[in-house]
Amino acid sequence: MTSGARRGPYICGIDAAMDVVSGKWKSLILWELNNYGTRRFGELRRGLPGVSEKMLIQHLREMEEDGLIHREVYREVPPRVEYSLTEHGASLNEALRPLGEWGQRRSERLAAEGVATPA
Amino acid sequence: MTSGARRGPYICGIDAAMDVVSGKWKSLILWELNNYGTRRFGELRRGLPGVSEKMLIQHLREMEEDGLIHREVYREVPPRVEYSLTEHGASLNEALRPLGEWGQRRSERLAAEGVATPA
DNA sequence: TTCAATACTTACCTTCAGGTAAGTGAGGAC
DNA sequence: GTCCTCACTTACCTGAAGGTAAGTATTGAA
Repeated sequence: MTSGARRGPYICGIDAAMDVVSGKWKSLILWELNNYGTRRFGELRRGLPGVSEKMLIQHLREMEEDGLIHREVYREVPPRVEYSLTEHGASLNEALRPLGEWGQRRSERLAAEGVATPA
Repeated sequence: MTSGARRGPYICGIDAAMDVVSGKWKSLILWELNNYGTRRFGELRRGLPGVSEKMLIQHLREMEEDGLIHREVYREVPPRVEYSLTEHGASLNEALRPLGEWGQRRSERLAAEGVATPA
């Protein structure tokens, strides 16, 4: 496995879900693929400002192992690789929506309080 | 702040929510407080097998700063401190439920496939 | 006078997630 | 024959998250 021991014994459902989502860019990759349906490696890289190629690939590989995304390679030169959500990935995205909405409300509350408004 | 720079500029709602939940024990603390309503420090420690006192306090402090939990000190000897969810904490827990259910299904699927069944 | 209980606090150390930067392979454009 | 694009791959490094273990304060009980 690319990262440390995962799929561990889980304490609860949150734990099991977190194992799959934790990683600096994973939820954003999910979001990006959900929005665009299909994205090339380079498109993802440009869509996630600040991500390093190493981490992007590492996360993509783990998510593929976890059955969240599908990787389609077109044997062309220069190479083309397209990523898309699997059914599991799409359902995870659905499950994350309430959390995203909660975070959105929190952001707005913080902004209203003048705390660390995004640049 | 106890941990690094948080409440950062957020890329999206998930990001903002993750900032508050990320931490090895935070979602479990949320879960524990949701189940019991009110818990003492020592009860939480015993309820989260493997947590160190340092991390438990650190997480509790951060969650208090983030408005998720309430800390009530009773000036007795030996001291008594009780933790409980605030309204924000309870709503976060609600927002986490679909994710928990997703993780539960994933756990069951993994178990059915015979992959790393919990000890 | 020493111990126990409780909720921390502090210093130190290990581990690992993530970042940086350079390299690879294949073929078409120039 | 050199350069370009694209999707990686590899080696190395840093910082932060988390663990370990010992110490603190208070007071009643033995």
